[in-house]
Amino acid sequence: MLRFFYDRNGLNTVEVARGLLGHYLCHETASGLISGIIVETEAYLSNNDPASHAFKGMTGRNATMFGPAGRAYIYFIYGNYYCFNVVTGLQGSGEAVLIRAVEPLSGIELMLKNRGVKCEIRNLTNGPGKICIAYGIDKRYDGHDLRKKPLYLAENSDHGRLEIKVTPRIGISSARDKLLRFIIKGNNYLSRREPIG
DNA sequence: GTTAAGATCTGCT
DNA sequence: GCAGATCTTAACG
Repeated sequence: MLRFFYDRNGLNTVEVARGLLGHYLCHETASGLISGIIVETEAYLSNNDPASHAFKGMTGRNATMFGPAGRAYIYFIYGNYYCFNVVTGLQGSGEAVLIRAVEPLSGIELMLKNRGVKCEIRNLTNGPGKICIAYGIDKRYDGHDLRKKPLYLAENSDHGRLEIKVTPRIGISSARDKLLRFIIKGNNYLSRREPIG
């Protein structure tokens, strides 16, 4: 249970995007526990953010974004991949945080099996589509309450003081100037290498 | 009914 | 570094 999140109802999306770093994403599957540390996130806002799915208002696809904070918003993209978000903000506002990369902890054998491609462990969950494949997350969990098993967020009480870096978001064609991507500086499991300097 | 675009990944050069 | 795969969604006629 993420106290910083639920004590405040996950109100401020940017705060949640920063705050999720260092905590756990867990999935209890029939074959065992899959877990990892969240190391990269992006915020998608409701106001003046053309890159957000919620920018043009509620549609069938993005309805979950407008629901209560703390639920999963999962969408299908590029004909192949799911992406996993945490809904934030006041109900009806339409904001969310995209989880872009995770550092694998337990269930690594299971993740390798789910991915089905030969790759280094550092490439197992370093991208939003990869996370969903490795974790076995799909549309079933759209709208799922992330305080509840089998898919949930968990507090890392001693992750220490993190060095957080802010950058532009990845893979979008509008609002590229906004600094709404948050990463754990120097982490080896990010979706992109950090620029030198 | 048709079309264009998309919060991506993999494999090859 | 770049192209190709792949198909759902939403907007428009």
